[in-house]
Amino acid sequence: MLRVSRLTDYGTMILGCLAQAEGRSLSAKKIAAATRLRLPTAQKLLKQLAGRGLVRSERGALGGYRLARPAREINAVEILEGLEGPMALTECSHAEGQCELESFCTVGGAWRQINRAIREALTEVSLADLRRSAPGFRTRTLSADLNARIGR
Amino acid sequence: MLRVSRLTDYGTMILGCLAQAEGRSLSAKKIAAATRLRLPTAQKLLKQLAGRGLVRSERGALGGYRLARPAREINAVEILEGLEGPMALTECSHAEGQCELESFCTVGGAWRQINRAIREALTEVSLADLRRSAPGFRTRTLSADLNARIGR
DNA sequence: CCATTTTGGACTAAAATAGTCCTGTTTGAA
DNA sequence: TTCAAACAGGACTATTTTAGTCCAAAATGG
Repeated sequence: MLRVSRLTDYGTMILGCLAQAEGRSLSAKKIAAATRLRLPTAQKLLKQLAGRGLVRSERGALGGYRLARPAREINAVEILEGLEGPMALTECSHAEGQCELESFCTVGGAWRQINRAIREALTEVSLADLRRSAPGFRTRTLSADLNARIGR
Repeated sequence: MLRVSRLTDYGTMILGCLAQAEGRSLSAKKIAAATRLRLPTAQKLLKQLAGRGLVRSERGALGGYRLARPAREINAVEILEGLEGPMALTECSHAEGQCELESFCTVGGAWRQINRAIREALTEVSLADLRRSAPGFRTRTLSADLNARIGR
């Protein structure tokens, strides 16, 4: 349903938590407590985020995690892709030539373009924005721009 | 990964096929042949699309399916939701008050807003657009608008 | 009456997701 | 030196979702 997995949602909560710490290091335990996630889950996600370079880890007794970069410099696409791999609306929307139905598929290109449009839009949303924007957003539309994109 | 299920992709192919038929009725068999989908799969999807009111069915020997409305009047959100239910980026992005983590979740609202933005953009894309736009799209960005939305 | 077609549902198989746990390594401090 | 806290890496299981198939029943035109 055009959705993000639960773990990705959790991962974003963790990043939000680290953003709030503003550069200070937090242990997995503290992060789990702050986000109300269970420890093993938080650990798993933190390892993954560290592997993708979104957070930096320090080992040892006083170890922990902190954001690799300021929250303003981490965008939603990095988060999504860091947590769930390459972003693609459909299986064949990221590359050509693999889908056996491709030559009969009259809509593949459109998914690909919609995917790119969403991706570009999300690139502009930073972790800092994600945290700030919880309460009140303005309600305008992306639609004018998507129309332009779609050639109308 | 912010993706649409394979069946939804197939369903869109089917709708594209019916759009091409321009109001003429096609049997599930013919649709399966035209799209290269296997018959049971096409049947299942057609039933679902009929149930959601996106296509109209006629039973009996000369029965078949046709679009319930012109391709221009069917939009991408209807298609997505018709095939996979309510569109929600995260489990709690469509409604408040169900997620036990909600009160600790500092990013939920943002997902909700991003979801709404994408949804509104997709509302403006019709089935006709989806079919036309396969080859060449223009490359501009949705980002200015998303920025506005996010309060920047 | 018969062939064709949709309807509605059940059912199975396969894949993705979520969640847990274990063993090893690093590091600061007693 | 030893110990406890903490990360690293991976294996593993359970659950849920998705995909795919099939069947019996009800229409309908010829």
